[in-house]
Amino acid sequence: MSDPERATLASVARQARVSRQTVSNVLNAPERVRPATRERVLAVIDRQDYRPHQAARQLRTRRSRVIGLRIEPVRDGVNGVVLDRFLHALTATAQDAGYRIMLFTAADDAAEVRAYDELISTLDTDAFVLTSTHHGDERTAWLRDHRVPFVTFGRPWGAENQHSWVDVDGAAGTRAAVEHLVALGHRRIAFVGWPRGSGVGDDRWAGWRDGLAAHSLPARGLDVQVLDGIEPGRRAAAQLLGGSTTATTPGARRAAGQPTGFVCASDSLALGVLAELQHRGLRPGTDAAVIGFDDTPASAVIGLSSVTQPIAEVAVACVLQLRPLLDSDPDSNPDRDPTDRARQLLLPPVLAVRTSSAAPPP
Amino acid sequence: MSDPERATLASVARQARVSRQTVSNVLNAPERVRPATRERVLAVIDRQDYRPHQAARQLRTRRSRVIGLRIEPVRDGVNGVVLDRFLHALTATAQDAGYRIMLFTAADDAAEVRAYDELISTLDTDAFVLTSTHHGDERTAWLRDHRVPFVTFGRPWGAENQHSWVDVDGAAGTRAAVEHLVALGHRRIAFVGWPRGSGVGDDRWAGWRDGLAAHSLPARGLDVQVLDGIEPGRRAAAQLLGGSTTATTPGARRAAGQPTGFVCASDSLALGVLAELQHRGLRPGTDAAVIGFDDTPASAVIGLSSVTQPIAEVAVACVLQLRPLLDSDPDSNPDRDPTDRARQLLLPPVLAVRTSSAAPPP
DNA sequence: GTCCTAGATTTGATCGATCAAATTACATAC
DNA sequence: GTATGTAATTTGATCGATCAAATCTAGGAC
Repeated sequence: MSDPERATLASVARQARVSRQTVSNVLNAPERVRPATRERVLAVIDRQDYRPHQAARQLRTRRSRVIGLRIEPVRDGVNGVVLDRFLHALTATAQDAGYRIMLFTAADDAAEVRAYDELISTLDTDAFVLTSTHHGDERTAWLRDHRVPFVTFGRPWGAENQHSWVDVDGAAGTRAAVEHLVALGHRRIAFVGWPRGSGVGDDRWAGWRDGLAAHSLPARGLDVQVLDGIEPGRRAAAQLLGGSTTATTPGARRAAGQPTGFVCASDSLALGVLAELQHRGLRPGTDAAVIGFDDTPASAVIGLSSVTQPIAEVAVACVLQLRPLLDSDPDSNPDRDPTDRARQLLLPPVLAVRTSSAAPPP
Repeated sequence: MSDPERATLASVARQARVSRQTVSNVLNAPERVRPATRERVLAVIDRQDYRPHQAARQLRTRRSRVIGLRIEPVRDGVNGVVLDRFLHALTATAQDAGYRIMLFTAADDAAEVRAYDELISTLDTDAFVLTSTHHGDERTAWLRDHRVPFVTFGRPWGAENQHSWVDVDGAAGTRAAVEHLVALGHRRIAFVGWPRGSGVGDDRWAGWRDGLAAHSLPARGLDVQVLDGIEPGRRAAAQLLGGSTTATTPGARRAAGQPTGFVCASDSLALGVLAELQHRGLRPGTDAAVIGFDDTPASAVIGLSSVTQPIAEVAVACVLQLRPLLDSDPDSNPDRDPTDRARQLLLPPVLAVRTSSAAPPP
């Protein structure tokens, strides 16, 4: 790490027989420099292996080329990997665009806002990517008020075009799941979801409802609301399948109005449903079809069909959405309404069909 | 983001009627400042909500208080979550120590070394955390040669005390697994592992071997080597259980010398073993016990016992190991042999017992 | 009262880039 | 040949901190 003599703008300028500013221009505004000079300077830059020092640049420009991202504790191990893949794709995309991802943690939203303030004033962090937005999010309000570029992975359920966001069309996902089951021959298709009120949950529920409606299939009594998790999913399945835990004939089950297909709001719930089926001696994929949501690794492992979020595409889109916000000079152009530059993008998920939804209903 | 007048050392100094340097000392070397002055300055700092500008500091000190971490693409979804938890713990610990985690990606080791060079010269990155080390790792050699502080999660299989590292004692984990099975009454305990040559794999294998030896149990013919993955694990189990795929009586299986316990080098392999058991009509946990390694979410989901790596502790230890390297001034103290400050730490894993290894052998 | 020393504080230079404004070079027009 | 305007390049100031050295203060020894 001991540099005998580190290459700087000045050292390059000296050897190339031009001024510092010209070297700077070669890198930041090449069109201003005559081609011949440019070549000469570039050659010296190469020879000296010169790399601009970010801190010096930042001191002047107040830009760090850093994007902040809060990493949350892994609550539910099952859903954790989505973040993992997202992080990698985001880092790669940002890197290609000349930005880096810096992580931070915060105990709650208020702490996160304090972290923004800190990161902006001490590190000149250029932008933020938020991952789990919710109703009346104080974070987005703060960022908007302070004119900080940001994009959210997830819609701001409510005020849709207040800021840039990227999201996955959950309704399209559950609807595709229904379509797939209908195509297989299923007629009684249940939905195991979360309590009303969460934007994400309601969205996925709506896709199921619309899917059934499109085929004039019944929805009544086929809709259970539970908290996320494997055990809740199991109880939901138990409720849908009725009291008797002993396996009966397909005919009897059909007569009792039991569902043959289960569309779930998460893989955790779907895993619970699978457990309950197994507990009753019903074979997933044969006696009943189950489809989860998020395509977590566990689902691939046990052959659970699942709605796959295009995580890498989301990450790419996030960086893309940030570009116009980052490029615009915040000072020279007052830009009264930051909403102007806000972009929204809704990506369709893809259904990964596995053994848990391979066969027609019994 | 438009600051009417941002607080700086100078603005604080002015209002506190002291010089810039004194304000700087209050923050960086409080003992040099008389208590009365210190109080006065701190009050002004508070009133102006002053926060030191990192870029300015960095320009002078050449220290960024940033730790770099390469994030690799998620190859195997099953093992991905370990990284996820590690990242969070690392970010939190580093943050408490006044450091931030910056992510980057690289296609291969050579590219990673190039990234180091870039990150050091442009961002003054203070240290790196490496996650998957291997035999003759060019990255650690480069970092050592360039006197860059770093710590690895994983032993440098071979030259053990060349640099700081933190690792989990895999042998202790598989040994604990064996002990657990022996305590349940198992006598024929197989090991499903990877081909010889990988440090991690051999280590886990050794724990199994030693565990059996401690109880004078046979190991012969109970050791299969396959690549990682569910399907290879399944084939390994098939091999260990013999040709016949039809379920036989416990007595017949015992007579045939079939194992009743399976210790695996990864959860993926364990999942394969589970699949093969199920395929043969054998109930995991009842007809045979299975134990995986890494405690990925999938294992909790399906009740697979698994050796749990204390990821959060590893992260805390990584930051702890870096401290002495970071605190030492690289220039003033030539520190001929960086090995001096290297610390090693081997953490014991914990066995998470679940239904797949709950019962005594049939 | 003077001298000395350690402690407290200040001064001026510096890190390496960009900005804004000034200067020079060069082609075209008259 | 001079004027004129644009393109190319240079100059000096500046961002906000720390470093190294200088200066000031206060207390004790003699």
